[in-house]
Amino acid sequence: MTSNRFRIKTQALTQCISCPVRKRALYQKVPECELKHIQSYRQHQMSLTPKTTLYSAGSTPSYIYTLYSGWLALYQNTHTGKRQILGFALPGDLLAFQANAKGAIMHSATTLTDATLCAFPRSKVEDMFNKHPSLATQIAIMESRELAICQHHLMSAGRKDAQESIAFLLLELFHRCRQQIDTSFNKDENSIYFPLTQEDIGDAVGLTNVHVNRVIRQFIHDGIIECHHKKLRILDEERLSKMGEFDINIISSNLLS
Amino acid sequence: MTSNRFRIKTQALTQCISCPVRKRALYQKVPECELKHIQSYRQHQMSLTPKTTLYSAGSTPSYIYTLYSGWLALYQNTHTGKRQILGFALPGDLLAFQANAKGAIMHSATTLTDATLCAFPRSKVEDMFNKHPSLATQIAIMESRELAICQHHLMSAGRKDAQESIAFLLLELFHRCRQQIDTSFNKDENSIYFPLTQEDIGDAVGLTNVHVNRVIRQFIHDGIIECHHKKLRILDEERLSKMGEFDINIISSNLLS
DNA sequence: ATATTGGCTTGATCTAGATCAATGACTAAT
DNA sequence: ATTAGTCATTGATCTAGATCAAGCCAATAT
Repeated sequence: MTSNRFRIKTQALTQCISCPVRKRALYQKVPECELKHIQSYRQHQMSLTPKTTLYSAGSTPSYIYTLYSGWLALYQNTHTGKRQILGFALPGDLLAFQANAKGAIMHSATTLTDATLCAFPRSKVEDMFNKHPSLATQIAIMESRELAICQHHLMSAGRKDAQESIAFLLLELFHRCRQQIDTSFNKDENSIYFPLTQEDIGDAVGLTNVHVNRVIRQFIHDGIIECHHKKLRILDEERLSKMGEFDINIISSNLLS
Repeated sequence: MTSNRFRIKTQALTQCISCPVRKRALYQKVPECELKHIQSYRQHQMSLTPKTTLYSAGSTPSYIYTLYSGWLALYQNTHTGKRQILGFALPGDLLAFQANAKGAIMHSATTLTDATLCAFPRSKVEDMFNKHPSLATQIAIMESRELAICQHHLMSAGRKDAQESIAFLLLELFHRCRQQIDTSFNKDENSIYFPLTQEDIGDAVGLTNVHVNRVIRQFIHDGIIECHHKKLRILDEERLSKMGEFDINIISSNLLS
């Protein structure tokens, strides 16, 4: 088991006010004048290398995290050792909020790339909510978006065939990257940086790496996508969307009004 | 398509203060002295008969609902007409909160039994949150519990076999009923009122009614459960829990502290 | 430059669960 | 009581995707 150690940066902390992912994150509704206060809750930032476990199922994490850069996979294992990926975290996403009545988290999180995160002590979350009420609303909205995406994956795993499930997943990730501000999205060639292995894809949609390969090969052969060296390029989005029954509105957060 | 009409009660509204499901619902943290105010937001209560559609995927519902009594199924259909049940709503649960950026809801909700609900106008939700900040936090917690359950179903559909998936679902519903206050749970015989058809079970875990039947038959033959006339009785919870890898903590809400 | 490793690719075979087809059992309506 | 509709049950057959097995390719380590 490759379990790398974290590196915790104690210096050169980024400033929330100039944070590029802020507008996609929990703090998006917090007025700029209050950001310094939010920032005071932040305990540290950390840098992780690929294949590092941020937290494990069953643990009671002491922090919640905002992902600043990189990709993580959230997953669970069966007792028989099979892995189900429950979702992917991209910059701006919140990690380790969900916990059960005992404070334990039910899934594990591991990095797929280099990643940096901001950590906030769980013990102060309630206080943060009280001082900045918009945070609670924002978490409700973010969790509800997560839920919608998870429901679509459930749909995939339960009732769609391999082609449909994979098409949906590729489009979900493609469009979530496209929404990023930084960005690894290349508009000219309609491509994104795409660090998943075919096994990761299989674990996300409930297939084997072997079968994922056959489907991807077919997509490439049919001129729907290109896929080399951690780059995914969508050539025929029309066809892929139809196949995956993908609706771009799934990706965007809900509104209350 | 059996699409019954709602009946909207205009009289004999129940009082929040004496509501039996309040302690499981959104309002659980609202101080009793503020309940009258919450109640003033409630637009009406409604009674539905079985197989009534409360709202459909793609619609933009004008209300959020708290379920007062009965069961609903939340589901989505593929373009090929297959149905995936995304979850079940039991008394105290919140309905129709989730919506995408366009205000549209991505799933449908239908009653499995007679049901009564309280309706709150969506347009006033933001105002409610501002006046009663604990509501936002509570929604975040409730959505995050929903998410955890959905993730377990994803696990079932993606990586578990038929026995394991069905075992998990039966235990989830059994224990959620057990938590109810009213209750349809019968402690003496370890049984609950269970209105699902075998087809519903299949649509929830991603199997056909035929295969669900074979598994259930086997469970009964092995003395693990009994199942007649909308009553489910758990005879060997030990074995069922092990088979479904069921952890009771999944069912209970998270805590912040 | 060579060896090792992790991921990709492809073929051959197997199987859990789907599909198809009937028959039974219970419930509600006439 | 009779009919019609919904749901449960069981057998026979089929298939999407799993499993098993090998070879390939590119990137890193020696």
